[in-house]
Amino acid sequence: MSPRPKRSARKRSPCPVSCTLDLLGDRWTLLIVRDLFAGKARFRDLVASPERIASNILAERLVRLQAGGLVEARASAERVGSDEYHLTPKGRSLLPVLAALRDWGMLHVRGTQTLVRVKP
Amino acid sequence: MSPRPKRSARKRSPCPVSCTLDLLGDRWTLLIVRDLFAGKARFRDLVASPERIASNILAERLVRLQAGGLVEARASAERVGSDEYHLTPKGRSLLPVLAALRDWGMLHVRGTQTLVRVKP
DNA sequence: TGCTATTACTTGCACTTTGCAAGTGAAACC
DNA sequence: GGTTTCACTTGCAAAGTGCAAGTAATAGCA
Repeated sequence: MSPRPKRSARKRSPCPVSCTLDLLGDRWTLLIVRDLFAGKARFRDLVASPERIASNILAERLVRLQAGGLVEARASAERVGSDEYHLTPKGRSLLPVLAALRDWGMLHVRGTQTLVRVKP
Repeated sequence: MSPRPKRSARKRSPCPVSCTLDLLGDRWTLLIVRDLFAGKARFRDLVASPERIASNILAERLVRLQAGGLVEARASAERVGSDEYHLTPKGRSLLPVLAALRDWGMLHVRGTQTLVRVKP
């Protein structure tokens, strides 16, 4: 008997805004994407971001992002058993979303400053 | 003894993306903003959206959006004791964010379709 | 005037997600 | 051989969410 899917995995409506929010609408996912854009690739670098994401949440979000095809994990060349995370083209196509959020924040929230820069 | 502020009210870092997500990074707030862009103004219209927001969550988010200066409530002309909610200029400046989310969803999520249109 | 309907919320409670601290197991360094 | 680093996992309390039901204030009608 197939269990009813978790709320967080349910599609609430066919609206594209709503669907995108189903995937990215939380306080952490887009920050991880931001860091991947900035060139971070290893778990420890992502954990070290100034927002102090908890390691369990980071691990869970990386799984979700991989399941959604936004991120892929490659075995690290430096270290056995360790992965490197990279954005897929689908993940990189989130750049306009991130840019819009950044621009709005710079205009409307006092005391913000852009510290990271997108790596090509 | 000032109590430590709630997690949701804490600023996690000076990053503009992070700050914007502190305000809008949940599964409902931007859907409400979307509906206000579409011209909905009354509580009952907002509750009636296809994503089926619970009335307690809608009420709480409207308070938050007003506190953040994104939305203002005006007494309804039609009905005493009833407010109409409208985006402020600051709220309307979220249009690029919403557009970016919509565009991403239309490109990358199957079965989405734009049902609402922004009212001038 | 009394009765019912609608609207805009609020309340209560179960359930889910999040945040923090601590723990674990495997490699790497010394 | 022992310590460190790394990448997670586990346990638990706190916060957030979803649903149903309740309430107070009009509004419409007889």
